[in-house]
Amino acid sequence: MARANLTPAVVVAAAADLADREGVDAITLSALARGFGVQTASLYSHVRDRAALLDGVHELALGELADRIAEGIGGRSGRDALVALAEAHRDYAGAFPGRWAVLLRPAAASTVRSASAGRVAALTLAMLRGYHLPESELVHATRLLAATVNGFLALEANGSFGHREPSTDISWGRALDALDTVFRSWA
Amino acid sequence: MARANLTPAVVVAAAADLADREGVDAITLSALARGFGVQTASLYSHVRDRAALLDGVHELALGELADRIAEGIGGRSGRDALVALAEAHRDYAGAFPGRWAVLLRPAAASTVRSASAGRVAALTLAMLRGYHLPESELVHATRLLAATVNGFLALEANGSFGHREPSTDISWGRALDALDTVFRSWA
DNA sequence: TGAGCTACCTAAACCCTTTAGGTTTCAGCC
DNA sequence: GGCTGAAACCTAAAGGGTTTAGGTAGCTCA
Repeated sequence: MARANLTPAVVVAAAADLADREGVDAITLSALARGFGVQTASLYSHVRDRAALLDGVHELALGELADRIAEGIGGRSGRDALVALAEAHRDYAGAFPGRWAVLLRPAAASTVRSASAGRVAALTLAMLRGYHLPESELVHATRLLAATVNGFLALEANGSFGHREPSTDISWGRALDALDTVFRSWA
Repeated sequence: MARANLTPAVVVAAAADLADREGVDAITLSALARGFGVQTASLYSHVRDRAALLDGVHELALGELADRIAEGIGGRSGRDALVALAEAHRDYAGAFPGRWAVLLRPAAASTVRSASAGRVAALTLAMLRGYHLPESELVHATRLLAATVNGFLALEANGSFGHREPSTDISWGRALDALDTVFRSWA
C-alpha cells in the first residue's frame, strides 16, 4: 500500500480546492480522506481538527489574495490603485468561490496575526495613503473600503442581487466611483 | 405523555432563538428536539429538513427586520431616513446575532419572492427616492447601500475590525456620512 | 362514543468527527 | 545488510447529527 505522503500543506490545499469545487460545507475530513485514498483518522496526524483545517485554508487564501493585490497595484496610485485592489478581490472571489467563502468566516487569532493578513493590511493602507487623508482617518477609510468591497462581493456571491438587469458589473463600477469620490473629498 | 403541540412556526422561532444564543451551527434538529422534549424524528412532521428550517428562520428574520426598518424610517426622509434604515440593520444585527448570521446566507428562491423580502426592498427604495436619483440609478444605489451596510456589519460581527481603537462606532458614522454624500451628489 | 386525523414515537441506516492505540514504511546509521 | 526510531497510516469505537419508514397514542368532532 503506497503512502500518500501527506503534509499539512497538502491537506490544506486539497481542502481549498474541494471548497472551490463543492462549497465550504463540503470540506470534511472524510471527503478529503477519500480523495487521498486514506482513512479519515489518518488526517488527524496532519491537522488538529476540522476548525484548524479551515483556519489553514483561511491563511492560504489570505496569502494568495495578498499576492494578487500586490501584483495588481504594481506601480499604480490613486484611483488606479483603488480599482486594482478592488478588482483583485473580485477576481479572486470569482475564481475561487470556496476559498473566498472561507475568507468571509471569522478568522482565528493566529490568522489575524499572520504575515499574510499583515500584507493585505499593509497593501490596503499603502493604497489609501495615495489619497492623502489625515492619518487618524485611515482606519475609518480602511473599514469603509473593506466593508463595501466585501459586502458587494458577498451579496453578489450569495445571489442577493439576483440575475436582474442591469448587470452587477455596472453597479460594481458605480461603487468604485463612489469610493474614489469619497476618499478624494474626505472631510 | 403531554403533547408539545408544535407547529412549523414554533419550531422556526425556537431555531432562531437557539441561533441567537449559540450560533447558526447550533441549529440542529437534535438540539431543538431536546428543547421541546420530543424525539428528533418528530420534528420532520413540521419541517421538511434542516435546510428548510434555515430558510424559515431567514424569512422570519427578514420580516422582523422589515418591521424595524419601517418603524425607524417613520416620517423621516433624506439623511435621517438613511441613518434610520442603517441603524435598524445594525441594531438588529447586534440584538439578534444568530438571526443576522442566517440572513447573510444565500436565500432560498422562495424567500427572495417572499413578502418580507419585498417589504425590505420597498422600504429601501422609498428611502432612496428621497435623494432624487435618476430612476435608472436606483438599482445601483440600492446595491451600494446594501453592500456597505451588510459588509460593515459582517466585518464587525466576525471580528475583522478587531477591538482596536478608535471604536467602530466612529467608523460606522463615517460610512453613513459617505453614503449620504454619495447619494446627494450622485453623478 | 368511536373514527379518523395528527402529533409523536421507535427503529434503523448513513455520514461525519474525534480519540486511542496498534502497525507499517522508510531514512539513515552502525 | 540489518537495526532503529519517527512518521505515516490503520483499525476500532464512541458520540452526534440527519433523514426515512412505519407504528401508536391523543384530540376533535360527528
